[in-house]
Amino acid sequence: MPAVASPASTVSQPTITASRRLAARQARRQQLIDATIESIARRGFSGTTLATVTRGARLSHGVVNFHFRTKEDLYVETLGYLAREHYALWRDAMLNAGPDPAKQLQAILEADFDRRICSRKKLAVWFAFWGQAKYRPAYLEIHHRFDDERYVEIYRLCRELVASDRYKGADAEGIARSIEALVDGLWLNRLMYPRDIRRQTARTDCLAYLATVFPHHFERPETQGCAA
Amino acid sequence: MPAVASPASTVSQPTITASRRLAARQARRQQLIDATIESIARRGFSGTTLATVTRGARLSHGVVNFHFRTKEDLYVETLGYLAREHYALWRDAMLNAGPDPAKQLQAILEADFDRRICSRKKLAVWFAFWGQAKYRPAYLEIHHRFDDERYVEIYRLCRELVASDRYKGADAEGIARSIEALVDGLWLNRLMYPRDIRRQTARTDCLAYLATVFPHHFERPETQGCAA
Amino acid sequence: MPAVASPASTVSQPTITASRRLAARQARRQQLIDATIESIARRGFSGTTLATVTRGARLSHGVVNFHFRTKEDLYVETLGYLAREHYALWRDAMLNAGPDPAKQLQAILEADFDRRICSRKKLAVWFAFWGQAKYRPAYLEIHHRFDDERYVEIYRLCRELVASDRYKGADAEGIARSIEALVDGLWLNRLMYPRDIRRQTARTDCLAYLATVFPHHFERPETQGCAA
Amino acid sequence: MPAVASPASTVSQPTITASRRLAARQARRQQLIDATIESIARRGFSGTTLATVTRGARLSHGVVNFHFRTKEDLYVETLGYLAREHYALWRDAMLNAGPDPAKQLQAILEADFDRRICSRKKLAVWFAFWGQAKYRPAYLEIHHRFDDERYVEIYRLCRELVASDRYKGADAEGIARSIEALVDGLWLNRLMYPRDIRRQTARTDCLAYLATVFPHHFERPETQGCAA
DNA sequence: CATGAATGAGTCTTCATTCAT
DNA sequence: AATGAATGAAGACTCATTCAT
Repeated sequence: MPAVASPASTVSQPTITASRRLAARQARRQQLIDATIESIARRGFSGTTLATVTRGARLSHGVVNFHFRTKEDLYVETLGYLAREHYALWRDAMLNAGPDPAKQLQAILEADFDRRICSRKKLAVWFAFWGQAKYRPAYLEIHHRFDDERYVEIYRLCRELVASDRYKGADAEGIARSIEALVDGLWLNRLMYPRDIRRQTARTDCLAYLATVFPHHFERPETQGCAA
Repeated sequence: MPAVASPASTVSQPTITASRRLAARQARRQQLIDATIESIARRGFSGTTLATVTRGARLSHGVVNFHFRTKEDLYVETLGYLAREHYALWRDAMLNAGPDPAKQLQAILEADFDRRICSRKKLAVWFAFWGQAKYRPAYLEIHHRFDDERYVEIYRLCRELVASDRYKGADAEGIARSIEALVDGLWLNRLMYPRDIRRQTARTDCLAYLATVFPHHFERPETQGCAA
Repeated sequence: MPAVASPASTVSQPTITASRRLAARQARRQQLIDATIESIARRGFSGTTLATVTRGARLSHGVVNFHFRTKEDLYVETLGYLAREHYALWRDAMLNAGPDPAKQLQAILEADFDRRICSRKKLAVWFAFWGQAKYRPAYLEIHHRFDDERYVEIYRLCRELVASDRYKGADAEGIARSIEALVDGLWLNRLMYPRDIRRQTARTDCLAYLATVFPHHFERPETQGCAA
Repeated sequence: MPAVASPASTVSQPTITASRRLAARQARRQQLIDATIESIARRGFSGTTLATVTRGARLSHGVVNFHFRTKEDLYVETLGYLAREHYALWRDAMLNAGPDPAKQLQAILEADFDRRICSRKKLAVWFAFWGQAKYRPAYLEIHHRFDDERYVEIYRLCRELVASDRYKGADAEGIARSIEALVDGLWLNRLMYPRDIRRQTARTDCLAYLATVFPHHFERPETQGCAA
């Protein structure tokens, strides 16, 4: 114990120890969240217990209720982590894409099919939470909060593209909705048929849709077969 | 009924009783399947127990294991029922749509947004099963079997439309995949945001997509706002 | 239904029908008892349910409670049947063995290793009931009743042999007890190690014991190896 | 407490705690095994449930599945405990009996009628397990393993006695088998008729048998009536 | 902070028994 | 007499949560 080893540091020590403690605490929490994702991905929601989580994290049984008041708390934070991770990714991509709305829109969608998001593991967890959302207000709230923000941006970009006056009568709202639905559907199909629908295929299908509705802004991607 | 026709009915009696029994048995099974759907819709997968099912059916808890070997069996048959119901609906619609591939395609998709399929209740159960499919081979098998058949038809129709030679370079396969993804995604969004996305809105979005990729065959539907 | 077919027999019919009914009833009961023995032999006491019994008897679920008030009743009657069967066998053998006590004693013991008694099937059921006897007064009572009668005879014969004055100081009571214990023990070992201890081996061991304690009345049997 | 005794105790602390934990764990397991024996003795196999066991141990019902994976596991370990207990007893007795085979043989058999083995309680459990053995390979395996070892020794001793050349034509194998059968049979009768057959009576009967087959090595015991 | 033993509510499943047909 | 559907009590097992160390 350093506290005992160096009596001279009595003043600054506590603060350092405290922050170090906090960091360790955070690490533990993240360790548990990661293990939760892993377990849900491998065993599904109903197959996941605190035991599978702690075993996966190589920690003792009791820690969970130490770091998280309840199992539900752990789940909520896990979902929050996933949501924030996705959010950060598409947000950054969008912000770094420059002023062109088409580029921004594409950046957002590319993020959706990023390796870190569109992996089977993450999708499995993602859908597991969706499947429960209806019965857990806490999950629903998280989904809503992040989805709303995303829809706002996509809708904005669609509107801007439509406003460029080359797409008469186009329904920006409907297109925004469809884009979101398409991404969700592609994710779902990728989860269910990972062999038939590779990540690149899904991405291509999505971009093909953009090229169809906004032909002046998006090029039709190379036809991407199932094996791509 | 021979029992009425001939005085020798003592022979045929057992048959009548047997068939009556069988009918009653079937009715009970369906009653339990309905209660299962109801319970999953209301409480989700993890909130559904045999107790909630039997309570919903106003039966004793022993019946389930009487009519279905196991809880899992009940679930499998419930999923099978849903899948067959959906299948029968779009199949009939397609067959009754005449020879025009566009009409057939539209008929299939209209069925997807039919009241009996696209209700919140059914969707909730549908997604509950999807969420579990990865961990239950039996569910997966059912999903695959019905999805495959549906994809075959949709792909066929897309191919026929593309072959009409007015859509150069169109990727029938990709379009078929996208249609399915779009439907799934619209369903999911309808489940999560039933207030924002009404059944008609989802249907319109879907038809709008068809009008975009096959403009010579489908008319752009009336723009349908969220409140529609 | 014959009762309907011949209206002339209205007088004598009832009696005949009644006795026929009784016979049929008895047959059903025996059918169930046989199935019970079969099931206990194959699955043990705890593996036997009314379902396994009725299935074995190719009868419907409900008959048991029709012919026997309760499951326990069926068991009691099954044990009674076994006990009576054994009793009849050794009793007949003894009575048919003539006046010589040695012959009578041997006859009793030969019956113990008769095919009909000392089969694995019967032994399994026999021990299953013994295992429960302590907790079911009804079983205990049956065991006691038949065992007592048997002990009385064996003890009598031992006494007569000892009284022949060629076995000074022999303890007839102890020998009688030992004979019974030996038979029970051989049965048990035969049940547990049917391959090592064949029926003939057990019989020989038993007779060898008689030849040891009553050498003037019993000849030492041919040494019978395990394979005999 | 070592923590007080030595300043370096911080290192050994975990080990001590661990070993203490292990001891406590073992104690709990034994507590449950004891309660299982108690319950089977009092209520029989079919009357014993995890509830009766835990109630007897004054523990909550969850513990069983905590310390033993399954009820069957608990049973297997209970049987193992009984078998080991018996084994240790006769083995020790034999090893401490000196070089004389007759003394060794007697020692083994005395152990069989020791208070700790031949109590009604233990016998009841013992036979309960025998009654199930045919249907539970795990039980059978334990019985076989320990029985074999015992038979090997008894057979060896019988052979040595026979080889002393004073028992011409004696069948060592048959005698060994009979000894085991006799013990089992005496146990069984003691279980069924505890009032008629006291422990000492059974012991005497057994020794009387030895005196009969090996008169040069064993003295005929005092005649021991039922009331002894 | 961490461990892991312990608790007890909750779930599925089995099965003897009842009962309408 | 017989069938088989239905009941509900009881049992084994799971697992989130608590708590002493």
